Amino acid sequence: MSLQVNLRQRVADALRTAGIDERFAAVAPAAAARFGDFQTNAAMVAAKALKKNPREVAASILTHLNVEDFCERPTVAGAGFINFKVLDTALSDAVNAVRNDRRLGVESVQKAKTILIDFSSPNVAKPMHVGHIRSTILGDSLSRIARHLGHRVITDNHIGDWGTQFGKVIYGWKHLLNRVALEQTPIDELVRLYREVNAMEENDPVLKETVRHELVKLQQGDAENLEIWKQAVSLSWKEFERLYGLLEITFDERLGESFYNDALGPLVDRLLAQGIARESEGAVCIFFPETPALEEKPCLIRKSDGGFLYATTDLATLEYREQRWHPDAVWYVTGAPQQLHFEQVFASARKLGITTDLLHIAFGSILGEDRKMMKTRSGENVELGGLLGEAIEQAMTVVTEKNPDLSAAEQHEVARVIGLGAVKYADLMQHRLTDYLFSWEKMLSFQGNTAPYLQNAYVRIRSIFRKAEAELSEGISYASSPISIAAPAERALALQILKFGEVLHAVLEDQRPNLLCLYLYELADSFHSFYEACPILKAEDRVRSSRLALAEVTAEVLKTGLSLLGIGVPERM
RNA sequence: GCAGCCAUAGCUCAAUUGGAUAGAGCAUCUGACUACGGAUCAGAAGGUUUGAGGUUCGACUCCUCAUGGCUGCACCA
Repeated sequence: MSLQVNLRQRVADALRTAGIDERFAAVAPAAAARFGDFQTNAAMVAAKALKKNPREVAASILTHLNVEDFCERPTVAGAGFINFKVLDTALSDAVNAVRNDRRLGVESVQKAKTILIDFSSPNVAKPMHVGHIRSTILGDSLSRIARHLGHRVITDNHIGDWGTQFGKVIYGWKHLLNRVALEQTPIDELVRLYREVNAMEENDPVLKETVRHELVKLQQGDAENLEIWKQAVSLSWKEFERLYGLLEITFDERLGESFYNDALGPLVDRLLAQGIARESEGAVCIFFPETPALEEKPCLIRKSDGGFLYATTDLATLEYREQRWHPDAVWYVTGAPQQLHFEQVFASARKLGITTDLLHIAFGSILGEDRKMMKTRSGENVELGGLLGEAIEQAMTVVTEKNPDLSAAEQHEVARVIGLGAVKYADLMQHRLTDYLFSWEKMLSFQGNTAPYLQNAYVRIRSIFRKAEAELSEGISYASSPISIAAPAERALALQILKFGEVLHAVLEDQRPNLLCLYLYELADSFHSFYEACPILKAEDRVRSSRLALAEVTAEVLKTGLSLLGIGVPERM
C-alpha cells in the first residue's frame, strides 16, 4: 500500500470516528513543499456539506487522526487544510518498497475491462499526414497504459479502404498511371493520381461524373476496378506497415471499412423493420426526438441513391465488435470535429440495445503557422513519413555533434529513438483538447520540456552506473543496501517517485497522457536537482549505495513511463 | 440561426477537477564549467486568468450575460 493510499485510509478512519461521512476522505500531494508532503481538504469539503466551520471540523478530525507511526504530527493551516509530513524513515521504506516492486508501485485495476481502442485509421491511397499523428500516438499510448494497468486491450485500425477516393484513384490508374513510379514509390504515385484527378475534375462536371461512375462500378463488383482497388490497398498497407514499424505501434485488429460492406444493407433493412429508422426525403434516417440536443440532427444511414454512409459503417463495425470481442468499452480516438457524428452513432447504438460504454476520445486540431486548421485537401499537408524522417535526420546531426565517439550504427539507433521520441512527446505533452500548433522548431528543439530532456536524465543515470562499475572494486555491491532519505533533494525525488503509483490511474481516468508527461518531466527535474545537490559516487559508502539505488529506481520509472508513451530510451546519446 | 470546443506571462502550454502566494518551457537578464555527461543546475523579471455580474469560507475551474476565435449542423469520411 502506498503512503498516499495509507493516509487516505487513516483519514477515512478518523472521519468515521468523528461521525463524518468517510467519502470525504481524499488525500493529495501537498500543493507546495512548504506545506509538507501530503494534504487533505476533507475538513473543508465536509464542513461545506454539514454547514459547519471548516477549522472546527479540521480540529475535530485531527483529534481522531492516528498517523504517528509514519508521519509527524499533522497540522491545520489556512481555511482548514490538514498537512502531513512523512517521517524520513517511512519515506525511505516506501521508496525501498517501490524499488523492490517489479511494477514500481503501480497497482493493477480491481476490475479488468475489455477495452477496444479504435485509432489511427489512415485512408488508402492518401498519404498519412500530420492529421493522423494525434490519433495514432494518443491511441497507442492509451493502449499501452490501459494494458499496463491490467485491462484487456484490443487495438483496432479501422482503415479507410472503401471511400469515395477510389473513383479518382481508379480513373487515374486507367489514364495517368506511371508504371515505373508505381514500382519505385507506390504511395507517392497513388497520391499523385488522386491529386491530379481531384484537380482535373474541379472544373469539369463531365469528368466528375465519369469518376463517380468508376466508383459505382467498383461498388457493384466490376472485376477490373476491384483488381485495381486490391492493388491500391495492398500497396498502401505496405507503407502503413513501414511507418507503424518505425513507430513501434501494433494492432490486434486491422479490418478496414470494406470488411463491413456486406453487412450494411441488411443492417439498414433491420433498422427499418424494427422501426428504429425510417425514410425521410428519400434517405433512411434515425431520429432522436427524445434527445433534445439531437432533435433536429437525424443520423443518415442510407442515401436516396441507395449508398451508405460513415455512420452506417460505424454501426455495422460496432455490431461486429460486440459479437467478436464482447467489449466493456469501445474508445474512438478521433478529432473533436467529429463529436456530433459520434453522438449520433452512440445514440443509435443504444436504440439497437448496445449497452457497452462508448467513448469518443476527442482531440484538438493541428494548426499551421497561420493558425488555421490543416485541411486534408489543402495540398500543403506535411506527410507523416517525411516528418518522421526529418525528425530523425535532425536528431542525427545533434547526436553526431554531441557524441562523435558513438559507432555509426549506434548513432543511427540513437537518432531514431530521439527523433521519434521528440515527435511523440511534443504531441502527448499537451492537453488533448487544445489545438496543436505545428512547429518544426518546437517539435525538434531538444531544450526544456521535451523527450530528449527525459531521455538525457535516463542516460546520465546509466552513465553513473557505467562509471560506478568501473570504479568500484569487485565484490562491492550497492544492490543490497537500502535507500535512506535525508537531504531535501533526496526527499523531493523520493516523493516524486512515489507518485508514479497514482499518475497512471489518473491518466486513464480522463484519457490524458499529458498528465504522465508532466509527471515524468517533474521526475527528471527532481532528479537533476538531486544530481546537482547530492554527489553520488563521491559520497561515503553507505550514502553512495543509497543514492545509487535512488538513481536506479528513478531510471526504472523514467524508462517505464516513457515506454508507456511509446518512447524509448538509449543507453548513451 | 442552432449546437459543441476554446480564450491564462511577449510566444507555446500547465494547473492533481472548487483549495493555500495561478505554475513550466522558449525568449530576456544574473550566477555556476580543470564537470558523477552544460542536451544541466541555482536565481531574476514577466499576470486584473478576454470583459461584466452571480454562487461561498475560497473561483482559471461552477451559473448567467457580453465580446472574440475555431468547428460542426441531410444524403463526403
